[in-house]
Amino acid sequence: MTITQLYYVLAVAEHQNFTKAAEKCFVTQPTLSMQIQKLEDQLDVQIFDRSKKPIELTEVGKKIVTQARNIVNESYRIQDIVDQQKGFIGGEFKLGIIPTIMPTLLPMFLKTFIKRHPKVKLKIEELTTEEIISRIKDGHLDAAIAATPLEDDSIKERVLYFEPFVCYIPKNHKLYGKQKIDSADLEIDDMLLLEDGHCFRDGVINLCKVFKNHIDDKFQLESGSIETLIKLSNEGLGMTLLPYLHTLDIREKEKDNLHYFNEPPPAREVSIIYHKSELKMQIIEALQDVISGIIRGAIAFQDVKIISPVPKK
Amino acid sequence: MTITQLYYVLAVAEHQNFTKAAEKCFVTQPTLSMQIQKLEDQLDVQIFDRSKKPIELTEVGKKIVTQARNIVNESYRIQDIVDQQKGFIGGEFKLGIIPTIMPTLLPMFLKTFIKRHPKVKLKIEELTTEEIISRIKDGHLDAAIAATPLEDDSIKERVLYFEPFVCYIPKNHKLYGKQKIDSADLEIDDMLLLEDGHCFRDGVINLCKVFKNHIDDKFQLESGSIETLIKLSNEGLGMTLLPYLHTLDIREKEKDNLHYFNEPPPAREVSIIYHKSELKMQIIEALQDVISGIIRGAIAFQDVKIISPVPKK
DNA sequence: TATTTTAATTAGCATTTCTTATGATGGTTT
DNA sequence: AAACCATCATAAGAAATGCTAATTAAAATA
Repeated sequence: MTITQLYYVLAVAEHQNFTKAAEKCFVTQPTLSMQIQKLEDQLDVQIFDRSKKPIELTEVGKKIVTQARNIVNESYRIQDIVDQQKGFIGGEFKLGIIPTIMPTLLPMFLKTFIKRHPKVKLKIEELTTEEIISRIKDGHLDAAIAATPLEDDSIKERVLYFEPFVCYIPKNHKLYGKQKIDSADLEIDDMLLLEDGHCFRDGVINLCKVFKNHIDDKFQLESGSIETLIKLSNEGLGMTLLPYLHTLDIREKEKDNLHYFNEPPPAREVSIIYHKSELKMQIIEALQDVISGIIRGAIAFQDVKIISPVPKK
Repeated sequence: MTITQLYYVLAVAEHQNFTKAAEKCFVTQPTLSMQIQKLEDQLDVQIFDRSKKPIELTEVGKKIVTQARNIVNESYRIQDIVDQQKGFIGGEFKLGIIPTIMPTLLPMFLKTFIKRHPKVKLKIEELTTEEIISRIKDGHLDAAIAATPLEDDSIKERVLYFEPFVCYIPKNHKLYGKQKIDSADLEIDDMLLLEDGHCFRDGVINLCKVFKNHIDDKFQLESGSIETLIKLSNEGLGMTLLPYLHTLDIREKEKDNLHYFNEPPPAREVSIIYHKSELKMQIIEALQDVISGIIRGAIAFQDVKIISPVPKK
């Protein structure tokens, strides 16, 4: 049994197809066929059920794949140990970011980061929290930036900053006259929300829920981007909430529409999250350092009230 | 990087000698030299400091060895998964047993076990608890039978039975007249003890300690075997305590010297212990089944008072 | 039935791993 | 200090392993 064989098994299990898996492994299809057969012979057990189309894992196969993933990941850690020892920060690093953080945070830290750590090949992807969690677990992401806490046992979190919510209230809205908004003033029914799947949506719902026991699930207007929310709001379709960083690059004439909360403002906790196995921890720490450093200058709130980003049951 | 290379690194790290390690791996010494060099080249780091005699691990080397042990052990688990799936119970199994359990328990279950599981190649070794713990941790033992609880995070325990202590009191002893002994009657100073390193000794000391706050560390007579303890006691050198199973094959004329404790009698907890990684769990469970089944007929005590086998501080 | 998709097989080449033989180094003995 | 021993590295060839290209086989699709 070799690590390579286990790696091939993982590839076939993932793509359910020898040919595609072979491409991903940069070898030909017969190589995979032969190596996997060899492993199956050695263990004297079928890992794949080749009678099914597309190919399927057998029952033992599933267990073997889980263990193989373990072994392959642990083997990567040896290079990790060496890098750590040498203080080397480099290599490919796959980072996920949720949509409501991506456009504001990424431009703030990216330049600084690649300047400070030129050997790191960052591959950044915009993903929902749900996608992020599953990809961190299966090793397709090294880390991600998301709203926390997630309360997932296999994922660790390091808080980067707290980002307060800010009200965006159009002129015709009944709350427009109020200088400082209180959480109790919020009414979920005339709040513009992001579409389902965004954790910022869930955060806003949680914030309102605190003061209302039930909510009508009849939101008429939902959007995929915060930019659109602002425009819809300008059209007089309701108020909305914005993450603080989004308010920094808002147009001058719209700034009047920003209304801040009474202290302590509700806020989301933004963290860098990663698998509990702590692979590539040097790079994660490097990211944390850069982002925390940059944010210190941008957000200066003392006390906040953290709103959970996950739907309550 | 291959599992074989990691295995070679482990062998050299253990034996601190390429030649000896090569023998254990059933390859020649140049094979080890080359493969380990290759790995070192690939990682671009020295794992061994070859200038030292005997050879030593570098700082990174130590970390790599720890991780390599992980990976190699986890790779064994794949065969384990297959065996488990097939219900196959076989292969080499290294079992440690502490000296005060070995002579009485082993004859009781060995025949039954090898009859029921003929494909298991049992390798049994008599070892102290301390040796057992370190060998389970480094993978040289698959499991062991010892007195518990040990309170060691990386070792799991499954209780096999509780074995009461029985007093062995020679005719001239002041307690000889008493039919039922109470723990409070015991005096550490005229108790014959096993020599240092036996956990049964520590158990007896703990039992006495409960009723005396300090003990004089001036035991005159100490022996390496329970058989000898009995003989010394017969010579009038003091009383002693025996584990219950040892009293079953005592000579007829010496049976009068056995005095039982008031209920609940002090007892030691005997468990099968194994690494938390649960490798070869089928065989461990098979052992547990056989031993528990056999013991059910031999020990029938309701309530006991468990005495810790580890020295108190 | 013909076509397409996909995995297995075969044969040959390239690479890797291993062994035997030998060299180098450092410490120990006489 | 010379000879010796222990121990690891190196070199060269043999065995094995892993890979590719070309082909076959089998099943799904049209």
